[in-house]
Amino acid sequence: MGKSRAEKAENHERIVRTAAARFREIGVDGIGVADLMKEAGLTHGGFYRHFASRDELVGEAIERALQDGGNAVDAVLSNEHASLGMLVDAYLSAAHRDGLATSCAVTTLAGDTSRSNARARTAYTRQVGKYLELLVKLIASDKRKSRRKKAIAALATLVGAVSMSRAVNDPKLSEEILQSAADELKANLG
Amino acid sequence: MGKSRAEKAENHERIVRTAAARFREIGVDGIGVADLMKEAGLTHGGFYRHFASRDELVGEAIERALQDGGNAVDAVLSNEHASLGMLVDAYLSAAHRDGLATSCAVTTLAGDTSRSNARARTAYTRQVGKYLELLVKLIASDKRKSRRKKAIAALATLVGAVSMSRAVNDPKLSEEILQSAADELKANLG
DNA sequence: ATTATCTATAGATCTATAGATAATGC
DNA sequence: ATTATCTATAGATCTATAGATAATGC
Repeated sequence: MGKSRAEKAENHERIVRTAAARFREIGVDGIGVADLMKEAGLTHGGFYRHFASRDELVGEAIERALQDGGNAVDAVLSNEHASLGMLVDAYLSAAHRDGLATSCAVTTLAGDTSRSNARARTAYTRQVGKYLELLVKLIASDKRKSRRKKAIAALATLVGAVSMSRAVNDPKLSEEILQSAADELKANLG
Repeated sequence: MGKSRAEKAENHERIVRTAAARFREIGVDGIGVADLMKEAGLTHGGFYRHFASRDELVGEAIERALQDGGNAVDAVLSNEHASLGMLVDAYLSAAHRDGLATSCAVTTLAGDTSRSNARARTAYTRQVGKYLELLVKLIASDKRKSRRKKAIAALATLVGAVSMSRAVNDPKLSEEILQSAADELKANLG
């Protein structure tokens, strides 16, 4: 069943996309090569013509997951009416908390990335930089150095609030975490 | 090799302690039953006289890891001179970032807990409550409702900053994240 | 008699490879 | 001729269990 190079590229892309989604949903260790290939519509034997090892896929998939966030940042940047409030409300929404497969990997894959390879960690570092750039632009403040500090603290608040809102099993507390973090960020930086 | 009930309790405790440390270091999926038992000085066959399943250990170990944080909170509460600044500096220190085995599980095990069982998630919820109680006491502000919101945002900032500082592979950025988050928290809530 | 632990192993699953097959691309 | 994928499997590892052993505790 030989396939063209274009098809190989499509298959490679589909494997990476599948992994980027599933790793965010169930963790990097939550699914094996065979099941990932099955979900991508392939058999697991073909995997090693695409990747030298499972770890190589992990690096590519984490990079891809982080790129989703990068695209979201670019979308905000190209939006004339973009505001900090909009960003904060979207990030701290129940939809983002619950939509793991497409969620921001800076939050969702923080732990897995810490234990992962250089490619994953470099992509993570770059994405944090992108978020900080965006926040510096959206934050209303006097000095640029001050805006950078505020941007870092704001990003940390976003990441921490979503992390905790997912781990607690009290729905009211989960909502309160998202809501309170959003209110504070908007009050302090609006 | 029969052992007394006291010894069994000690062994049980040692297994849970080992798991609570290793799970924080390398993730809940990072080590198997056999290696955990070996680290605890036992053979893996004995495991199932202590736990009905691996998942049961996961619940107990996450609970124990979170208790370490609870003890830290109690220590701060019983300290006359305790201040928000001390707490913030300790949480956002390089020592805490790098000391995974004994680190705060609200940050370190957030992702694993989200995907874990009810016991783990309930313990997580309780520990978040403990932190919020402590922060409400330490935060200088007028209204109590306002303090609760600020406490939630502050805890989110602590958790998010440590998460990101561990995942990035740029040491300067890692330091900057911890330092900026600490500065902002102390400036806004001191 | 009960039980805590040990040795040994069953059965499932996981990463990775070997060899066959069928299409692409020179 | 090259190569993308498939079937099949090797070898390692993981959870869980069975049965033996040796001490505790009634």
